[in-house]
Amino acid sequence: MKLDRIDIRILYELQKNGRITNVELAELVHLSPSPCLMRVKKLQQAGYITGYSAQVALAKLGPTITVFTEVTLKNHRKMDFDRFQQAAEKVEEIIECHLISGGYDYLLKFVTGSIGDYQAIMERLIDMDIGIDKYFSFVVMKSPFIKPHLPLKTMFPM
Amino acid sequence: MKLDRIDIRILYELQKNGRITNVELAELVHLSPSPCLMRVKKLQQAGYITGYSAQVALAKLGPTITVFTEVTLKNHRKMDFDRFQQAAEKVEEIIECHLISGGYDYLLKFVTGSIGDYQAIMERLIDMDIGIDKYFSFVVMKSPFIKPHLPLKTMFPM
DNA sequence: TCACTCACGGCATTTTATGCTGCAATCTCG
DNA sequence: CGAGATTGCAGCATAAAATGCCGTGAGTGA
Repeated sequence: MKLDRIDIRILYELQKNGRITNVELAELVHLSPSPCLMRVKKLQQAGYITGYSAQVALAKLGPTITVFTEVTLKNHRKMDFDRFQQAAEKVEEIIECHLISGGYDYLLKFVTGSIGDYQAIMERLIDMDIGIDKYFSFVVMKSPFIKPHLPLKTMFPM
Repeated sequence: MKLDRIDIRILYELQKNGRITNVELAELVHLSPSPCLMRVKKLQQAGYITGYSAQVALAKLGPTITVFTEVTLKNHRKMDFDRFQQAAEKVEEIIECHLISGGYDYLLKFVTGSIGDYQAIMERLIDMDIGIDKYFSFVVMKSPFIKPHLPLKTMFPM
């Protein structure tokens, strides 16, 4: 499946507003509702759209802390990576897991209720003996901005 | 405005599926459609829900690189932070900006088409003279998982 | 030029959203 | 304790949207 400009525009608009009605979306991309809906369905089926989600202002619900953690593993066999990833994925508070640089380190993104919660989770991970050698924490004081959308506009022709 | 368990459940479900129909959502939270819709509207109006977006599999559209960059500023007056943030926000490829640790450093998240694009953007930022002292790049080789939802489940009673 | 394919627009039907009305539970203040 | 007020609910009716079907026109290759 190959995407044309209209598909890219659809992706762009759906990133900005995932709950736009098909009728409105069709107007924005200059199509009538039917073919527009057909394209959206195809984009979903082909995996270009993996889901939709509401952006929740977590901070309004109560105190929250975001922490980025750089983790180094003791060993670097495939088994070691797999074990660590599986353990990390099960932790609800770890919302992102990235393998960085030369492939020996992970960068994790945590969201927890407090620094105490974060420490408790990290201690639990250490005790679980999933191959963590050492880690370094970047505690987020403030997030001036977090854009909910990816730079489709600059990366692809529209 | 105070939220009860049902509101939290609504937020949770809308995070998992932002395009769920009101009828289905109502069933999941054990309400009839009317009061359910009323609550969603209130959550939006009160700012607990800041928007909806489609998750786009950017990697399927073409090659992409994600980079986390730690940036240190030369000076640390309010003016210096403001200038940097305003410049960073205008760069489409910078999708997150976090102020970390003691308040002197930023952690940025970039998404670009290639390492070359990333370098070009960084060089442009340096040349713009917005107070960047030095920076360190964490290039993402692979992202084992990125969860689209926040840990509402563990942080709040449901 | 003609047959074929593909994508579109328009229309009809089904599904969903949305506003209204009345009822039940809870709260409050005598 | 008890009566009125408040809050939040379900059910219903109407408006809006999604969805499937069909005919049409542009582009392609023989």
